[in-house]
Amino acid sequence: MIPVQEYFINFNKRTFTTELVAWFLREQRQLPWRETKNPYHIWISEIMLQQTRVDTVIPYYNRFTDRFPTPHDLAAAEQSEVLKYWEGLGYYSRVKNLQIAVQEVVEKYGGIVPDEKEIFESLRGVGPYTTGAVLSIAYGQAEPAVDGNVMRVLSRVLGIYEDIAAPKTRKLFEAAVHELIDSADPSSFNQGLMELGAIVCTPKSPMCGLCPVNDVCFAYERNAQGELPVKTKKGKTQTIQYDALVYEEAGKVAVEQRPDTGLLAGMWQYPLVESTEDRRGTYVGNIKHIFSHRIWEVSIYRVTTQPEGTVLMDEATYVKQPISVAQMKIDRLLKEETT
DNA sequence: AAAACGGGGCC
DNA sequence: GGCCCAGTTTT
Repeated sequence: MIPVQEYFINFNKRTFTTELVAWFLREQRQLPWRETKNPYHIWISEIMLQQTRVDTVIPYYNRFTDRFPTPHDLAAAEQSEVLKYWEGLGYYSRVKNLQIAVQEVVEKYGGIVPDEKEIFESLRGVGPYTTGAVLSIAYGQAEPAVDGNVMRVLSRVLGIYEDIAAPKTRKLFEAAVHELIDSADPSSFNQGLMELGAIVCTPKSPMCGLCPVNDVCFAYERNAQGELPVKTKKGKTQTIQYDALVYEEAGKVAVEQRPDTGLLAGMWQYPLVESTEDRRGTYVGNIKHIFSHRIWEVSIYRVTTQPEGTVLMDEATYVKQPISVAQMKIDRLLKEETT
């Protein structure tokens, strides 16, 4: 790996940083989490934004901070209710870990989000990115917050051809940020890097003509935007066939809870069994659900005996349980069937 | 280092 | 169908 300093030979750091921060202060989008300095709310936004688009997060952020406005409120809540506020966002361990972390903040730090790096980064669900993001945005500390946007922007600007899919590459980008970060406004620098990646320096067809730092950009000078960043691709996803069994009795429905670890941990569903050639009951229809790493194809059957491992739940109770989007799709199918 | 972990939007 | 998204934890 090339030492980080070599990327800064003949590179005007001052111009890059000054222009980036000025652009961010001028062009930033108005977002709910930019209206606050509350470290707890900023922390929530950063967890929600992991692998999730801004437009998706906005309504969830507003509902969540409205229902759980302080660390005390989240720490005291039932996990099932917290999950309902996360339902549909995906990566459900994020919010389980967040609640655990917030409970620790309440119990050990009086509900004050720690501003000491070694303490904050030790909390559940808080990795290198979230540490840098919260410490810089909420507390003004000059820490790098390297996400996918930052790696894309800096790989292009500096001509870094390391594979961004390799875990150790992140450290190179963190070192690069340390070289560049505006010590007077680390928050605007880090957010500017991410904002530029989100709205100008996009993965495909970046709008280089509108870029505030195109003057100093390695890729723009060589027309190499298309080959950066370098990222190795992963294999294709596998498809799994399931049957979902729907049993109703006296206005109640039979549902099971998924195991407390693994995919969709703890969420409720119609019993899901490996698909077989045998008839299960009356065929209702099928749904397809695509995860990032696998595909479910689920055939839905109505059955006349209660499946093992299920509990009968009335409608009012069922709607309070967290369910997956796949389960929502099945519910929609059943609703259409009866109309 | 690689896999697991959701869901949606875009081409 | 593949890629990407304000990543972290587990294996």
